[in-house]
Amino acid sequence: MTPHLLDKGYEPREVEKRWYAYWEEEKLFAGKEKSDRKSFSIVIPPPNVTGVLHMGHALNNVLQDILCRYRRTRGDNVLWMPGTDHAGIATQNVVEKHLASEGKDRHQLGREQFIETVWQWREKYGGAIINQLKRLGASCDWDRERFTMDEGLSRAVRKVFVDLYDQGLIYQGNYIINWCVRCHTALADLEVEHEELDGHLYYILYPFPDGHGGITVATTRPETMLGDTAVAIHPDDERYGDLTAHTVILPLMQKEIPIIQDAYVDASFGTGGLKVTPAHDPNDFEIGRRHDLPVVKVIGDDGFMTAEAGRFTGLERFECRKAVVEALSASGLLQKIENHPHGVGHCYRCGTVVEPNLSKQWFVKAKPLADKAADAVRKGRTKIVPETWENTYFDWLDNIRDWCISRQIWWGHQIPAWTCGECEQITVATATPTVCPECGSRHLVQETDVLDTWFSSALWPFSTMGWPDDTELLKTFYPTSVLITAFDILFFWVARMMMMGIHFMGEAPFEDVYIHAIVRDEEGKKMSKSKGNVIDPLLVMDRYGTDAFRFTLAAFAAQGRDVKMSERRVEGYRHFINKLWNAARFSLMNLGETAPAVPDAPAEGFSLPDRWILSRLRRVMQTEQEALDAYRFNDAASALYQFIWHEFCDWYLEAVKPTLYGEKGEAEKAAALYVLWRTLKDALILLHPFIPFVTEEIWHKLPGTEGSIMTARFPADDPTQPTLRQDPDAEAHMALVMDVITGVRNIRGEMNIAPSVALAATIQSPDDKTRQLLTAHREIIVNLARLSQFEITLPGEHPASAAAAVIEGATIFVSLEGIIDFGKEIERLEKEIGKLQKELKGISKKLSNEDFLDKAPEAVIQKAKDRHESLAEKSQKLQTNLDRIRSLAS
RNA sequence: GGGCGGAUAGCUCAGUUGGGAGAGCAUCGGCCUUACAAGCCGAGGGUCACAGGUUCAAGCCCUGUUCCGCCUACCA
Repeated sequence: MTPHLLDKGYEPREVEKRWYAYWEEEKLFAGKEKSDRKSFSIVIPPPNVTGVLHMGHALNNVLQDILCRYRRTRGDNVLWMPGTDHAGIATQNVVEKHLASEGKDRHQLGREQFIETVWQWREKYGGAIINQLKRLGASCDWDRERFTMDEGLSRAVRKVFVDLYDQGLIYQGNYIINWCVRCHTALADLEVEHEELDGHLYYILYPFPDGHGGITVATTRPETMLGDTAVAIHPDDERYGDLTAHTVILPLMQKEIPIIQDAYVDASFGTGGLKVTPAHDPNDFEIGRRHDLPVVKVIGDDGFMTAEAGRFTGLERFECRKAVVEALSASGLLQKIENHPHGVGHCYRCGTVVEPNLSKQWFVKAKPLADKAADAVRKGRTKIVPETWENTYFDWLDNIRDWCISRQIWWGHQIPAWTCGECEQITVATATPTVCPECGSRHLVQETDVLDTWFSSALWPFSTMGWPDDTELLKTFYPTSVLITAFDILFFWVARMMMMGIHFMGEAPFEDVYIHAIVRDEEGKKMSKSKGNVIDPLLVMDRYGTDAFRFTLAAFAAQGRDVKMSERRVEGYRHFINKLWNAARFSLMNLGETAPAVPDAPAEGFSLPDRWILSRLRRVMQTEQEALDAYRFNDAASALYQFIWHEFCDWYLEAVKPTLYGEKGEAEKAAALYVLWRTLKDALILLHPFIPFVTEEIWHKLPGTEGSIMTARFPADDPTQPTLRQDPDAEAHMALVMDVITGVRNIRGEMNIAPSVALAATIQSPDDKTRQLLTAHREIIVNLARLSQFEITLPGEHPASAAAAVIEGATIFVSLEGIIDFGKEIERLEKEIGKLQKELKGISKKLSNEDFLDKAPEAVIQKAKDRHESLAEKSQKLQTNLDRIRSLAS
């Protein structure tokens, strides 16, 4: 083969496509239903079928993929369960918009046809996000892909609904719910996004019937007054102590309504008078119930005023607000308007201002389920990482309110409840009933509402595995090992899966829940235009390659902090990919086509750099293992980065080049080739979870590998390879050698001496061991420091015209005969001494503190003493040299 | 109203039981040293937001303050 086994630069695009197809073809993502191996399972947070991959998805799925791929190398039977979510409201909106562009609406189609249209739409466009996940490299078990609306999951939904209904945990009732007038459906409390807006507080006088005085109420939503059925005051409010009137006249409606007393009223707010609108405010609704008030619904489900709104009937709600204010103003009853910032609820799907509205809906009685869900975490059966999220989780569950699960849309799981046309009996059943069990009538009408999408998502960890059937898959993979998600769906999804999982499976669905950061700008919400940091992950992958993108995300994924994505950062990690590529290219040039044999007596036969890099390799393995086991993705990523670039490339490869070129003999070369091969091979396995494509590509070019890198064992677990161990001696010795080289390079750099100029250096050390070590490895030093001469001696006469550097136990002199710039060297030494002195001062102070000597642990004191001694020695030596240079200069 | 998080180098951020302030990028200087100029070698740069406290010792623990972000809440 030519030496150019790899091209000079890494071209990700073609490589990524090729290997992903290969992995799928070889079924390497498949989890085994039955296996002796340890199970590791993750269910994907199902993206919406309408979704397009954004940064949040990218981060979320890359982290999952890293864990899955890592666990495979550790030998686990891994199942990553993929799928999508039918996203009721969102999807219906998308399809309706599409229909609108053709001049149609869903009512023209009718329910059945509309649903058919949505399925067709999904068929056509719904796969987009799946392909985008594949683009990311996601190693999901695609053959098991599920959809919340598919047959099996629908069956699970029905069973859960029926069971909960039978257990009294689902009920139907008339309550104030959040109503989106645009989506024309009820929303759960969670689905309302509150936004602080600059509103107004309107003070309105409700006159007494006798025309003398009245009660002033304050409201932010004056249009609701049309539906007022009382005015409430606090029973102890002294201002109203001598009230004789029992009613007031509701302005604009000329209706007499009662004055009631209720402790709910906050006497300190406004005038202490509260208008009561039972049909349009949850608190007013409760007050209404207590006082048996009539309920008058003045705002219709379409957002227009109802027939109950008198002369305002037919006005759009905000138009009505204006009209009401004007009318009040004209009648002189509007006493004042104050600016009043307050939170206004918006529909999380379309952004429309939500209307609290009285409506008959289905609810889940959440408390009993929530208690168990909280308990599972309190008892440690499920661990939330980072732990700080546990409080948020508890807070929500402990104060949970019933969950409104019915939606007045068409796309979703239709509620399995039937009302008898004759006796009005409600039948809830998994199988569609044909006759009313009460009266035998065949006139049954199914509830038209569908269920909240999150109702079906809540079942995801077990419904995807075949529940309610007792499947092998469930036995093997439930509960799942970890759920990886962002905190924005902690309540929507995680808490509800916990509730349903415990209730129906008897066991919490996850061992761990890892909450990762959020890429906040991806929705453009908090983004400032000037920053312009909305980034399309697909574009990033196009531009820099998927591996670079993935590595960036992993490096960013520090616990407890938001991710700010920047293309420049991705660019930096593309350089890393390229670095790895080139290191592999270099290695392959030297390795040829066969895997090197393990040298006979490795411990003896290996050179210092060989022993050193193997020790470092063992260490990075350990670091990765610990980091990933604790979900510290960034720690793992940066350890690998550091290892590859700065240890393997910068030091190891440079140090062994002469050996590889045969300058040290065949035995040494053979040993080095083995170590080079082994290190690269193992490093690829370690890197693979993060950067699967480039590692697979190199793996296949590397001799002595078989099949996909996906089937390779984590090196520390691999019984077919000689065991690696840490080698502290090699690390210490190499550190000395590196110090010497860095010392010379420092002088070279500071003195602006070109690398092409070979230098003569002398190193003086009183320590036999040090001199011996340096002698043994002098060629590495000569080579990497670019020396023409290198003497190792006992301390003695300082060479003339030399710059000096001091390291632990030795002084390096670099001869600058003829090229020395005394001024520069004096400056350099002064600077260095200055730094040392500053640090010395701090330590001296500490050491002269009796309290410190008295109370600090012995080890800490000793460390300080050692450090002091070493710094003092260093400083003193440099000072000697400085004095000498000064005398030479003058 | 309640709660959480953040403030560390020019930028983006690490810093896990309190004991010598780190990385990447950017900047500056020197290099085409035959894997990589998407590179190599070297350098500069920080009162760890502010004020107190605990401690022999604080980026880290405690109290308060100021900014920023988020979550949550039925005060009209």
